[in-house]
Amino acid sequence: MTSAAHRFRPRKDPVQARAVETRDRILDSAARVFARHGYAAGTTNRIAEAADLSVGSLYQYFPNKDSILVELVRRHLDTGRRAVEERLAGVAAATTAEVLAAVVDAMIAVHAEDPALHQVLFEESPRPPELLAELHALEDEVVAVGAGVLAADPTVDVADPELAARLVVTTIESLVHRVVATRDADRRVDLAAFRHELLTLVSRYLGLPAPERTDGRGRRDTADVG
Amino acid sequence: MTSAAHRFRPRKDPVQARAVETRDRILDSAARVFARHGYAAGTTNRIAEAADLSVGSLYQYFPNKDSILVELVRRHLDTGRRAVEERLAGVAAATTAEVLAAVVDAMIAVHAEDPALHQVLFEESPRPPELLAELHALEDEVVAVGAGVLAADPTVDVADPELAARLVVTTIESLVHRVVATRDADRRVDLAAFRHELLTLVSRYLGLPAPERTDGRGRRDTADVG
Amino acid sequence: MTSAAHRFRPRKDPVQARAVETRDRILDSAARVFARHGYAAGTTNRIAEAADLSVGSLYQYFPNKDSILVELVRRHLDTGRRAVEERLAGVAAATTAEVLAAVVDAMIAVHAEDPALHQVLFEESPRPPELLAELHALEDEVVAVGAGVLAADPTVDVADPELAARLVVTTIESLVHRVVATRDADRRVDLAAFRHELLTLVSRYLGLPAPERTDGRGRRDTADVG
Amino acid sequence: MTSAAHRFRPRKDPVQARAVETRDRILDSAARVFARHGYAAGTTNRIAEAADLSVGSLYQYFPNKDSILVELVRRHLDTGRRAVEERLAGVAAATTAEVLAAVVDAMIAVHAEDPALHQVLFEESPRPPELLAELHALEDEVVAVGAGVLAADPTVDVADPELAARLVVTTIESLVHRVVATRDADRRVDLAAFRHELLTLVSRYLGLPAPERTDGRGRRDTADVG
DNA sequence: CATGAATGAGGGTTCATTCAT
DNA sequence: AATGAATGAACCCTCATTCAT
Repeated sequence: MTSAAHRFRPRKDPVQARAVETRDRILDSAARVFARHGYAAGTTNRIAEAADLSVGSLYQYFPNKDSILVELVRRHLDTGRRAVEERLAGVAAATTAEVLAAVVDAMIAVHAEDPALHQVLFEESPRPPELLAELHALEDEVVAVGAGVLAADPTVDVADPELAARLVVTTIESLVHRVVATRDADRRVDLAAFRHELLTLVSRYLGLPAPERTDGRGRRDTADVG
Repeated sequence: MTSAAHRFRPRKDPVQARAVETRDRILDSAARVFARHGYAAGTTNRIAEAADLSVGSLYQYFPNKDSILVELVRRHLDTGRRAVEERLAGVAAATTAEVLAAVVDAMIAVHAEDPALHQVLFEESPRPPELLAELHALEDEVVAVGAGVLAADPTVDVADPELAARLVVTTIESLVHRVVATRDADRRVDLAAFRHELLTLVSRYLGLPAPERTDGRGRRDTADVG
Repeated sequence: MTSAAHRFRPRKDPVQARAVETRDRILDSAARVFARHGYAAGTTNRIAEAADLSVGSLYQYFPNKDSILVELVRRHLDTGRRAVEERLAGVAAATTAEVLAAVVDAMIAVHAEDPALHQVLFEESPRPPELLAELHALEDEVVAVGAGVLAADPTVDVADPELAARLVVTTIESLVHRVVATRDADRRVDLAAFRHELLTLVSRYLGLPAPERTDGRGRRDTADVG
Repeated sequence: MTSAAHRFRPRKDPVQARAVETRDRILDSAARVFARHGYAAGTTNRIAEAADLSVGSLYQYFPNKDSILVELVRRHLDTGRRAVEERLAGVAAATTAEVLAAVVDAMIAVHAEDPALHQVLFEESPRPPELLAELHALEDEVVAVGAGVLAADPTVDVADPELAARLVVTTIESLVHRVVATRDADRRVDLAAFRHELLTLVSRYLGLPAPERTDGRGRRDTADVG
């Protein structure tokens, strides 16, 4: 794999609606194929077939197999970003707890939709340097925002807001990937319970009160005493 | 890939010291090659070459490429288990905090040694069903032990010890993999700081006091007030 | 070798003339390569090269090496069947002698064309169960027809028409293979003489008069007396 | 495969009894292995293992795999020759019928013992030129003897004793191979019946009376009328 | 632009044969 | 002599990518 910078730019600027639609169809098919077969066994021919297209045409929209993967990841990232923004859109000045809940909910929602695909995307695919750079940039961006939130919140109890933010972000991402975005059905857990525990985990880490359960179940002491 | 049970058993029971040494050399080389090239590009010829051996010889010790991976994972698991046991060996009746510290330290130590390899092992390799079963069995075992520890400790504040144990185990494993066992050097962080934050994370989740820092740096409030 | 039923089916149904032509070219090349090198040494790369094609293309038409062999045998069988039918087509009610002559002539004609190939096909190739079943079915079919002919002919002198038919069929097939379909040029004999002797052999076995020679040479007694 | 004449001569002249015994053990094992696995899959390692020997030792007795096959064929030929001689030993002046019976019985006996092996030996193995030459020489020798027998017998009715002898020899050999020396159990027939029909076939071909059945079953007309 | 047949480097694996011990 | 680990050429087959139509 060469790392020439242009390698992952789509081959054409699809101004025409038809071309856009075809690109999308290819990406959707690739998502299905990767989810079912994994990256290595998700051949370009299979993807083209799933998109009801010839391989030749596929290569008119994407210069190589990797570029399809990259585009899929970008979409995933965009979707995640939008999911968070949507959840925070209504709130004027979000509290730390609200931000946490929004992020966790968004992450779970985004990954619950196609767990197998996200496992392929983030665990078993070769990630070209360009993509990694994008990934890191996004993470840094999120961490920076998060650090700001933490620093501005006096009820948060952390020594180093930047480090804490990074750990919170990483924790959420890792656990969601690990628990939600997995191919093995028997490792998935009840999402409501997982959401609650994950929020509890990061809240308590930050010195914030744990979220209340919506289903009436609680902790030993809080349930009994509080 | 067939799932015949014998598919991953080493081809010969190496009783002679020379054979044992060769097997180890192959595994070490495979570790290096996989770490550098990933699983798919880590060809058996490359592995053999790295082991200063012919492919033919390699296949006298392992029936196929997968079996090398499986053996590598088994070794990793054993190493991890031993690492935990060692750290707990001296302590008569370990507290929850001591157990957590032992597990976290062991996990970090084990993964810090060859981060790239562990990423390959756990993120980008095809895991045959047999191996997954082993992995899950080990995790369940650890979770069961952990749940016992939590249930026996009255200072621990959790609603469901089993669920909490599972989340703690998963958190430690995920974050260590994510932060320590990664190919990208620039995503690795200061291990001492990471250790402290990870312990803080799980301790606070369980309602336990956060561990003290050994380097004099502390949290805002504890440093100032406590 | 698995015995999955689809293993030997050609990969695509070649409707387009070009594809049909390519398939045929592959089969012809395979025939040549097998005939020259034998089955084991007749590699797919060699076949592809002989067909002026890449291996990859070859594998677009046949799923594996065995399937090429199987198809070659099927063609041979079809050719043989047609060769017999052609020779019997003109005759309204064929006598036993006419049937025998038709079968012998057809068999000799079919095998004389590419003796080396037929030796490979029937003597030194691994024959998958599916193929054997086809072979036996065809033989049984032929034997059944033959038994009918024998039973209906009062001049035929056999105790068990079925057994006799089977022996006649086997004899013709074996001797033709042995004498005609052989790689060793120096073991081949004059075909006209062979034809005459083979017909004499089976005719006399059935209690029928031996065929007359067309070249004036005859047996001791018939030449002198008859 | 080179065709240097010495390629198939055993590597040592085994004057010592131990060495002779080892050679025999190797050949016996090779026979078993070839019979079970075929020639291609009958690896030298498997043969050595079956002989309870190391590969290295095997190669002290045979210069290569082919030479094992060749020796196996030679033994088979010797066995066949001896089998015929034994059956003719008691008879002072054998009639043609007696010779035929002796040959047929010997051939059937020799091949009935290990059908699968003989199929491998004569149908699916690469036969080096040297071996073919030996085979042909033996056949010629047998044909010559047979032609002498036929020529000397006034009751035999053939135009060309040499040609007739060759066809008789070939017929017996082919049919015995085809019917007796085959791996497919379901193609084997009742040997007594086969013997009778084969003798009938060649006897009638030669103008001799068919042999009498020992089991009381006979032909339609001869049984009823004659 | 679309098609899909064609390409061919490269992968995992086998096995006849050698050679250090 | 015997051993069996080691060798490596060669096999079958896959799949990302190209290009003639």
